[in-house]
Amino acid sequence: MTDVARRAGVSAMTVSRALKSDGAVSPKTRQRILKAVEELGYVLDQTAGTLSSKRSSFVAALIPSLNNSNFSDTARGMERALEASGLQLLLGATDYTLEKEERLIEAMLRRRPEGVVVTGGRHTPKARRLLQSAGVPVIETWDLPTGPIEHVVGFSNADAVHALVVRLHLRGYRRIGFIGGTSMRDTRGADRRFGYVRAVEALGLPPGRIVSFGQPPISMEQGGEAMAQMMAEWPDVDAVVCVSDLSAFGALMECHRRGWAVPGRIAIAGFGDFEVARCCHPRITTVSVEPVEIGMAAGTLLWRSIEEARAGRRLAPESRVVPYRILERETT
Amino acid sequence: MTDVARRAGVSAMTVSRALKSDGAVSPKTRQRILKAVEELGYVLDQTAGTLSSKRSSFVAALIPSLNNSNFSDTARGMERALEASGLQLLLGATDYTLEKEERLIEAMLRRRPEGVVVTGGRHTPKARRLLQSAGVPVIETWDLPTGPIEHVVGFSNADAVHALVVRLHLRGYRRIGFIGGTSMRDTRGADRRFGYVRAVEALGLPPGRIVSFGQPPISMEQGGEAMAQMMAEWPDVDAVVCVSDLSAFGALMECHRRGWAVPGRIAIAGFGDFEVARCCHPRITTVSVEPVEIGMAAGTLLWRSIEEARAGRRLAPESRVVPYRILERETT
DNA sequence: CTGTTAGCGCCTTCAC
DNA sequence: GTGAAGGCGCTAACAG
Repeated sequence: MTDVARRAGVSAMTVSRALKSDGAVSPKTRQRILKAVEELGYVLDQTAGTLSSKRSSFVAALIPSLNNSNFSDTARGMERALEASGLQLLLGATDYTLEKEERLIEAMLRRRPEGVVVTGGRHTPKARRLLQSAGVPVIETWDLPTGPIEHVVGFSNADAVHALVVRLHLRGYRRIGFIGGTSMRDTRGADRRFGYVRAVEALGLPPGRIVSFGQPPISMEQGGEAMAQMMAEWPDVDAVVCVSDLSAFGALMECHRRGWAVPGRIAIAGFGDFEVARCCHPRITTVSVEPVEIGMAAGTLLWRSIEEARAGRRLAPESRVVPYRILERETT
Repeated sequence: MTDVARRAGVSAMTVSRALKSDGAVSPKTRQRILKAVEELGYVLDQTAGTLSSKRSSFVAALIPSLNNSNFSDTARGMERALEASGLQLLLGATDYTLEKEERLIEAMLRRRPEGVVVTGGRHTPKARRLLQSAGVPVIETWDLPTGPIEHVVGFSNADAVHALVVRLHLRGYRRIGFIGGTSMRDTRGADRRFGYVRAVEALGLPPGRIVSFGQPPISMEQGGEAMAQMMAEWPDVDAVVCVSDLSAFGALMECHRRGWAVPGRIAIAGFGDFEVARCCHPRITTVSVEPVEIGMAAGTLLWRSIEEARAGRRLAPESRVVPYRILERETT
């Protein structure tokens, strides 16, 4: 920066001002400075700027998986909401484990983000502590935790699946099964299963028709294998709710292969309104949760919180419930 | 850090050493320091560390889209290769545009990454200049650029599709079409189309059966619409090559809906070996390119380069060609 | 509108 | 194995 300043015949401070959009520098001086920047191929060192100004101008967002359109859409929504703020979004993928989430939270906090967005309302004790004492706004998404850390943008996965099962019941299905992942590490998956169990109980339907298959995220292939297992164990099942559209699609394809008519012989429903469920044949009944909206709401809320924090104030914790919708399509 | 030092009865410098795994500190002292860190909830400020040590311990990776298993697998491969190095991977999504890539490159460089991985071999002039003068190792992936910036890990998209068309020709197909995106912004898509055009010419097949549909990345739905258009314009087409498995899947589903037998009436091939192509019915013929391998190779190469750079040396530019494989399945 | 001064929090370097 | 001094490159705060 000193080199640029010398070349432009000003002080380093003026260069610094010229490089911020809001810096009060005369147009002529700025012109000269930008020319010098160009000629020298100078790139501002934001590390030093962060240290000096105590503004890192980035926020951290942790999602379970990059390659899941639900979560990558949420990331895109956040990015869109933060576009005008000058805040860069740094993404991390937790691979659906709380341990990796904890490690990522600590790694992110070492870089002093101005805000953090996490997926889900369950965290390791240490992760919770880190987030609470980080001194920056925190948003939990894709869930409605009973004891939130601070802000929340989400919905109840259990309620959503409950509503789906009730709808299937309304359509005449009586022996409804559930296909999900093995472990409880995927807390959203666990909540969805819980919603299924609760609904089956409430409706007085035969319980226990649950196939757990593989570590989350359960793949298309695993959905297919789980479907085969479901039919082998409970041949009377007339509808299956899958933990996500991906496993639902796998289940549907397995039915095609085995000649089980869908929805004639068995109905299938998924979760998440993934493109594959909208595009396949027959189209899969699912629960739509508007991931981009979740991201935009989270991004907007975070930006407001950060502005308050920069002004030395603190935004009161907010909880924003986003709607889900049941999309009945051709598989039920 | 001073607070921690005071509490542990040592100097800040000793705390700094205790917090690096390789720091030469007596076990007892380290114990005391870690205890103080725990009690105070102290989190190291890596920003200051970066400024002081001139090591940011992160690398930037730019991929066209998060929600594309090819690229997110590459990111996972890089992450795996970098795991032991202590380098954090910061991801950015370019949305398949060179303009956003340029902006992201500059934003990343302001944070002083120790290395950069980009997708593809085409960049804006400014992006090229920035990368060349950044003074850190650069790797281009998923392509074999004729004038690489430095290192390369990739394959020729044109050659791969060429080989696919030749294989279809070998199987007896003679009126082969191509479905891809509209613009030339997706350079890998453009290369694939070029490979198709070259192959059709070389084999003396009827040319011009190309449907361009939508901005890249072309979706499943768009693949379906493109297929309908293809059949309307060239009803004699006996095989279609799609720019990716996603559009191929959409095309396949459209055929199901319209009652066109696959592969009886028309054969379909995709690109990328996505899960949906492996799992659907019938399974889609495709080109497999091992995205995780690309990522691991890029990560390993980057790590080696960074070690050299840290030692004040420079690794000679390397080009690593990764193989592709044609997987013939049920749609051809 | 521009310049000067004094750090930001850590790590390098050197001394003991 | 531990400590003291100094500086990384920038920006806040104040002065003019």
